[in-house]
Order: sequence, then structure tokens, then C-alpha cells
Amino acid sequence: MSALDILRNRGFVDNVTHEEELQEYFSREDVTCYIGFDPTADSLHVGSLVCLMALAHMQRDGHRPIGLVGGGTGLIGDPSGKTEMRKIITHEQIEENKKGIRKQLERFLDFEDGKALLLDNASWLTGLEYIPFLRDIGRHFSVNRMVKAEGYKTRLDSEEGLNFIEFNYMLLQSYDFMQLAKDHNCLLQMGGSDQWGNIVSGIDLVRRVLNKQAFGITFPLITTSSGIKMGKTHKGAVWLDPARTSPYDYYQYWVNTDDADVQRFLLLFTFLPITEIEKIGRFKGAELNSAKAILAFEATIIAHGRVEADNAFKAAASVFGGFKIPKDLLKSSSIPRKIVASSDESVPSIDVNKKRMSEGVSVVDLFVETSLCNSKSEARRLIKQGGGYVNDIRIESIDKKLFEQDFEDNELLLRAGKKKYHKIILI
RNA sequence: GGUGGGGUUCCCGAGUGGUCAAAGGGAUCAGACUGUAAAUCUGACGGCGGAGCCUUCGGAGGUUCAAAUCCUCCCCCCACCA
Repeated sequence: MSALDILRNRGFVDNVTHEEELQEYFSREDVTCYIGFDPTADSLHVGSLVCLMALAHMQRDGHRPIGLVGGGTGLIGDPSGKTEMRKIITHEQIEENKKGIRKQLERFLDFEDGKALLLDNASWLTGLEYIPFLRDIGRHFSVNRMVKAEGYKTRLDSEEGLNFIEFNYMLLQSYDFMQLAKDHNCLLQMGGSDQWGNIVSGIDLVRRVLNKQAFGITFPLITTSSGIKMGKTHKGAVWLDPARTSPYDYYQYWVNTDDADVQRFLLLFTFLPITEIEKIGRFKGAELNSAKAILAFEATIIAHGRVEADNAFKAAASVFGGFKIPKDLLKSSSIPRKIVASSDESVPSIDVNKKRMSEGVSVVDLFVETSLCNSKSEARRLIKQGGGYVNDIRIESIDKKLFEQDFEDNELLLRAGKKKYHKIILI
């Protein structure tokens, strides 16, 4: 089975160029492939996970992945699939962001002994000279064809319009591909389906300039069953950086997967064998909850490591009640199958000192301090609507105050709605 | 450069002197129902100790008892023409 087959069977493939030749290429040699990542933030988020996993699968199958950070193109912004122009970021920011992204790529790929590479297109882009670039590269691009590219068409038709800097993006990305093909014999570019036009045009350039056949694979845009783009929650994007999205929240994000998405997500976002995952197709209703826990557990291991995954699992069990994971369900998963002694280390917490509590503190304030609510109004609203709880007892009045005696073992559990918890520890 | 159209609360988008914290939709949050699911229904949705007050409608000034709404200047975006 080729790497392409693996990706396809797991649901990664939206479109492929020159399929037969690509299959042949895979069978002939170890392939070098790349995916570009925009350094728009110092962390990637769940939206990039498909790309990360795809690169990881490539490496596992013996190929060499390249993560390309768009330190140069980041200065411009890719219009594909965007409805409006992206704000341009500065050099310094990009440098910062690159560091963060590098750290995360290292969780998914093994960079030892050149088994994977991390490059920055700034190294060949920022020194480019305009005239030679136009002469050697620009001549290969037909504006007529570019204008027809889906990525540009929407912007061309929109009120926002498209400016020249963005229009050039395709040339630069194609140039990247060409550079990688030349210097690293990288002849396969992958990316989200919105990258199709850029990838195809890169293949074109490689052929024209280097006289080599290059290939492209695009991934589908992953949405949840309810049609929403992946990775959004009440707090915004779900990040891979534990400082932005705690491993506990990350775990919770996956546990809350739609029933209809569980199987698909297991294939995409874990390394569990396909044959095991297929079995859960029969599962219905609450039976799926164990599968969701495994999905969450595995995804958390990949992004944050075993220890964090264990903690998140235990924390979830302690707040929501643990249940036994059937031992033959997805048996390659290392999720704990016995009922674990509950520990809630990963439930977020704040400290409050005794003296203060002895005088009584308003719950409204505590909701704000724990960041469970953004403002006092919000906290009052929550309580009025019956969504505020102390130690799982509903708060009846917005004037409620808490005292030392409300704590058990110096701990108190504050809850907003059904799923958001925060501990308060007495010190 | 010329002409025309725009910049409204997280997003889209109404609103053209007071009844506007600002219609409607989306997103979000809570409640009911549940399985830490989806769908549905109900409610909330600028901030502040409810009734009151404070800060918002690109920016700065001005007119007025009163301005998101009128005037002046400025900034930004878009379309067409050059």
C-alpha cells in the first residue's frame, strides 16, 4: 500500500494530480514532500492538524516530509479562500511565530538525521530581485489563466477586490515549490483544497523550468457534521499550544465531537489502525462515548504527550464521572481501561486566601476571577439563568456569598453551565 | 486624478434628529430534553451593585434642548472612468 493509499483510506485526499504517475513514483523511491505553514500566529491550531497528520503519515511510510514556514510569503498573505485581505505582519512577529510553529512540528515529525526538514522560504524569497524574477519566473505565468483560478475569482468578484501584492502570491508559492524541487528533490506538494490552484501552478513551473514532473495532493476542508469549520469553540480557535488551549480543554474539545464525526476523526486525527476504527461504524448513541474518549485521548497524546493525556482523561473522569472503556474497543489505543482513581489535577484552578474567604466573597466575583465569565454582568446572567453551580449545587441568588465553610478539603468547585469547571483552592 | 457608493455593537446587516444600547440573521452563552452528542424549543447576548447610570455607530471638531442620523475637515475601502 502506498502512502497515497494510506492517506486516501484515512480520508485525507480531496484531489490528486497525475494519479498514476504519482503511484508509480511512490513505488519507485522514497519521496520528499512538503506543506507550507503560514506564520500568522505563534501557534498552529486544529485547522492545521490535517496537514500535520498527513506529513506524519508520510514519514511513517518512509518518506521525507518538509515543513515549510512561510516567513517570506507571510509578509504578503494568501488570498486563496479568504474573503478579505489579511493584515500584513512584521518581520519580528514572524520570527517569533516561527519558533512556536517549529516546536509544534517537532511533536508530529522526527527531525533527526534529516528525516524531516524545516525550512523557511524567507531564505530565498527576501533576496529576490524584481527584474530577474519577472524575467525568469513571471514570464511563465499567464494572467488569463490566473484570473480563472478559483482562489482569485471569488476575490475578483467581491466588493473587497484583490490587490497586486496578493495576486502575486501564486507566483511566490510556485517559486517555493521550484526551489524545493531543485535543492531537495521535493516533487510533491500537499495542502488544503484551497491550495489547489497554487499547487497546480507550482507543478507547472517546475516542469517549465526544471523539466521535471511534480505532483500535488490536496486535503478536503474538514468541517464538523453541522457544517462548521473545525476547531472553533466559545473561546475561539483550539490551539496546539498548551499555553493557549490547555491540554484539558484540548481533550474536551475532542470528547465533544459530533456522533457523526467520530469515525472520520479517528481516521484523520489518530494513528489507530483503520481496521479497528472501521468497527465502530456499528456503534450508536451513547456507545460512541467510549470511542470519543479514545479519540480525545489519542489526539491529546499526539499534541501534548502521554502525561498530559492521562491527566486530562482523569480530570474528565473526576468531573463528569468515569466510565469503563471496553477492552476490545480500538484495542491499539493505550487509554486506561480500568476505572482510574479519580484525580482532577488538570481541572483549571485559582488560589484564594483564607482571610479573604472568612469575610465572604461574592460568587459573581469568583466567576469573573476564574475567567469562567468575562464580566460581572455575564456572571449575573449565568446565575439568573440557572447555570451557576457551587460544588454541583445550583446557585439561587446573584447575591450569594461564599465562606470558608463552603470548602471541602480546602477545595471548591465552581461550574458554569454543564461543562465548564474551575476549582478554587483555599490557601 | 475624476465620478459615484461605502465604513454601525463578535460577524453579516437594518437604521437617516428624539420612542436607539440601536431591527433582523449568524455565531456565542444558559435552561429544558439528553449520552459531556445532534436536532428542537425557551431565554440571554456593551459595561456597571436590577428601576438608574456610564461607554459605543471610521477619526477630530461643530450645529442642536437632543445626533449613529445634520455640517466641516481628515483617514480608510470599493466600483467605474483616466
